[in-house]
Amino acid sequence: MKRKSMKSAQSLKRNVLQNFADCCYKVNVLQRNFVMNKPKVLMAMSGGVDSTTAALLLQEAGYDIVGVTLKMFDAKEIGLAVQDDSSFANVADAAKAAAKLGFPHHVFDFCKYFRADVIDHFIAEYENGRTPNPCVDCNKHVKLGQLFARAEELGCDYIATGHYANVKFEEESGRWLLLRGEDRQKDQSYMLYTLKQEQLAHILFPLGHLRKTEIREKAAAEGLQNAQKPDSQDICFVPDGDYAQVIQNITKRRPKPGQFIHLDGTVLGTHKGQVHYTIGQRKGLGIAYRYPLYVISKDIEKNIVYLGPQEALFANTLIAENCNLISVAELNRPLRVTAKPRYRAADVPAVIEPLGEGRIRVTFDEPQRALTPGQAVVFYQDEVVVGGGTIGFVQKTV
RNA sequence: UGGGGUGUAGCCAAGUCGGUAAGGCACAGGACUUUGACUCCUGUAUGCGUAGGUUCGAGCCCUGCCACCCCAG
Repeated sequence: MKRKSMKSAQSLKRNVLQNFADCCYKVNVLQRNFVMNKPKVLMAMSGGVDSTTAALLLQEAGYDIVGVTLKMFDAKEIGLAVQDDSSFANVADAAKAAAKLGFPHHVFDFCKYFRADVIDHFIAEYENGRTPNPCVDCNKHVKLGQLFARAEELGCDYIATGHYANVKFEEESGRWLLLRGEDRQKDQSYMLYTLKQEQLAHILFPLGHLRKTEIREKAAAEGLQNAQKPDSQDICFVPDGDYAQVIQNITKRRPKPGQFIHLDGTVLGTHKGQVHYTIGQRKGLGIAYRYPLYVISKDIEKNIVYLGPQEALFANTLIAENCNLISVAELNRPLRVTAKPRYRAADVPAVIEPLGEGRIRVTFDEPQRALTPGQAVVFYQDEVVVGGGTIGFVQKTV
């Protein structure tokens, strides 16, 4: 966007010189956008501390800001108990902050996209026995994907979000890099591995170099009302954590009970429907045994959930699908990286090798616990995100 | 109705020479957390099948009864 608009801006400038009268209006636009050198940013604002402070920081840095809050879903449509006041409150918070800081604020209705690319996919994955990460999908398709489209329409040079991550252009490779946020505790680069080069060139993460505590202090110092709002958590469209219920509300299908079977073949009991369980899960099985039981695997055809001891959860190889590479244009040979097989897990040493068609084999040095199809696996080299993909298959070669 | 065994929280289970009820699982609550999980912390038997007895004191000793299991019939 930036490059494109720069180019068009320059040609416009030439036109202006050649035919001043015809282009009078455009000159004004150009002056506002470029001559005065005040880049325009579309700032995604959830109403929380992070994005509000991010907006503040951008403003201080001299950007021309347009704030936007995204409406992702209608609580009623997806059958949530009507406690949906929070989303209105969030919009109000964001609008209030924008007013206080003195820039325009809009609300974009992205429900349509969110439903198709996040919720429906979420349901389909669970019904296939996999465990999706809706936040990754949301970032890819909606929060960033659709936002980029709108930014272009609004003539914005950049979009910005409150993610804890950093972007940097690397001269040698000529590539835009995605880096971890400096606050390792809050780092969200994992959620952003789907970003493309042209997107990275036009996205700003004002919080990438800050720590959470600094952000709260900054917000408090500026008198922002949401300085103390708690961090968000849970799936946004499943506020009470009962995702299985939400799936049922939307599909109108009741989960089918089936058998819990121990790896040794013993039938242990009846499960509530396989969508209730994910690999590595311990809680909620309701089976008293000599030792803790975990979900080891699921057989969707037979509707069986296999249980066993913790040790049975370890595996060292997986196949990632729909991979996106960031720091390298392509993968031609095995590459040593650290790989993060789930959000909030430490990245651990592994080797990745190309399998073609967007697939990558990941072999961990040490067996990993509960690698789960549907989850994202992201590759790093120190602070740099190499790329990532969705876990498709897990091979237990331990 | 001959012999043997067992009966401790929802489940499994420790409990030594009688001294004032381990632990695990499950469950609940909390912490952590822009996914699902994992993990961590806290909590849960005035009571040990039941009725008596012996003891300063009994889950542990004695007696009766009840229930279940096994072997003989």
